Amino acid sequence: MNTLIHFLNRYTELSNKEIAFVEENILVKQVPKNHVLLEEGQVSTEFYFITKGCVRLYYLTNSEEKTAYFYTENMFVSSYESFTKQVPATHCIATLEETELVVFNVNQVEKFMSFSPKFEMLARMIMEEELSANQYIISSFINKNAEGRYLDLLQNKPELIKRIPQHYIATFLGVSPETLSRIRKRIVTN
Amino acid sequence: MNTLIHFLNRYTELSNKEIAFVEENILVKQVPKNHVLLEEGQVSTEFYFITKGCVRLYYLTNSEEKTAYFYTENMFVSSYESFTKQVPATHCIATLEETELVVFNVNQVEKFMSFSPKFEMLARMIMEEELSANQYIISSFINKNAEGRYLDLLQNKPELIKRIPQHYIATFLGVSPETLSRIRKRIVTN
DNA sequence: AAACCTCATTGACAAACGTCAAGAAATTAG
DNA sequence: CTAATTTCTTGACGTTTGTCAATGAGGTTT
Repeated sequence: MNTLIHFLNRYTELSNKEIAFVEENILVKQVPKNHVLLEEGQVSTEFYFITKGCVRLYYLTNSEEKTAYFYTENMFVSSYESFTKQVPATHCIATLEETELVVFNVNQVEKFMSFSPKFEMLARMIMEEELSANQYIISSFINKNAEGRYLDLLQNKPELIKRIPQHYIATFLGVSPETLSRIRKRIVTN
Repeated sequence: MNTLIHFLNRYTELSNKEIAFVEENILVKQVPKNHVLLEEGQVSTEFYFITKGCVRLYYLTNSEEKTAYFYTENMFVSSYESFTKQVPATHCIATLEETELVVFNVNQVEKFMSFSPKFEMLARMIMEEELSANQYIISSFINKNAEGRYLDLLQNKPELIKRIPQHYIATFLGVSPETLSRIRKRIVTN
C-alpha cells in the first residue's frame, strides 16, 4: 500500500486528503501462485498495481498460452481495453508467484476522477507510459528475432530471467522451449 | 482540409471559431511519391493528417527497411514519441504515393491546447485510438504468423493489398518478398 | 517498337525452427 | 532423505524460411 503511494508520488505529489482517499477506495489482495485474475472473454472489473510478486498476461491460441508481457513489483497490470471500454477481454492474466495486489474497481474510477484532477493526470500519465512501452514492444518484434529479444531481456530485465520459468519466457519470445534452450547455449558458448 | 474538419467532427463537433482556428494554424502540403517526411535520428517537428495518398512508417535495421505500418486517407501519422518528447526518432516516415497532408507544427500544439479544451480532448482521443491500434498490432504479432497476418490484411484492409507494392507488404509481415509470394500461392490453391 | 525499370514468381539449396522423444537437472512434497 | 514432479537440455528428423539466381510480367521512357 505504501508502495503504491510512494510510486504515485514520483509522478505528482499527493496531499494527505488524496492519500486518504486512495486508502479508502482500494483493496489489497493476496493471491496464490498460478491464480487466474482475468479470463479471456470476461469483462474486466479490476485494475491492479503489484506490490509484491509477479503476473503474466497471455493469449490462448490453439490451446497454447502465448505470453504478451510479464509484470512485477511497482507496475500496473490490466486488460486496458476491457477495463476502460467494458468489453470482453481477449487475453488472460494470471499470477506466476504468490502476489500482493492493490485493486482498483471499475466502479470507483469515476469517483477518483472527480475527487481530484491529479488522479486524472495520473491516469493519463500511466496511459502514456503504456503507449511508449507498447511502441517499444512493437519495434522489438519488428527489428529483432527471438535471440535478439532474449539478449534484450538479459540486458534490461535480467531479474525476470532469474525469476520466471524458462518455458514461459519462451512463449514470450515466440519460440518453443527447446529453441530457447538452444539460443541460450549459443549465447554462452560465443 | 475539409476532410480533416469532417473527420474531427466525428469525435466532437467544432464551433466555427474552432474551425477557423484550425484553418489558420495548419499547413496543407503536397508531397511527391517516395518522399521522406521524417528520417531516423531526426527530431520530429510535424504531425500529419493524410487527406490523400499513402505513407509508410519503417525502421532501418541492418540496411533493411522494415515497415511498421501503412497509413492512408483520414489517418494521423507521426513519430509519436519523437514529436511529443522532442527526442530523435527511431524510424523513418516516407510516402508511397503522391500525398496530400495537413501539417501540424510542434510549436503550435500549445496554442491549440490553450485555445479550446476540445482540442485537448481530441488529442487524448487520438492517443487512445493509437493505443488500441498498438495493442491490436502486438496481439497479431503474438498470435499470428506471416500467413495469418496476411489473411488479416486481406479481410480488414483489402485496399492496402491492391494499392501497395507487394514487397513493402512483405517487410510489414516480416518475411521476404519470395515467401509472401509463396504464401499467396498457398492461399489461392486452398 | 525497343530498351529499360520495377515488381512478382519460381526453383534449388542451406540454415533455422518445431516437434517428438528421451534423459538430466532442479525443485517440491512427503 | 527420498520420491515425485516440474523444468531444462539434447538428439533426430521433417517443415518452413531466407538467400541466390533466373525468368516472367507490366508499365514507362526514349
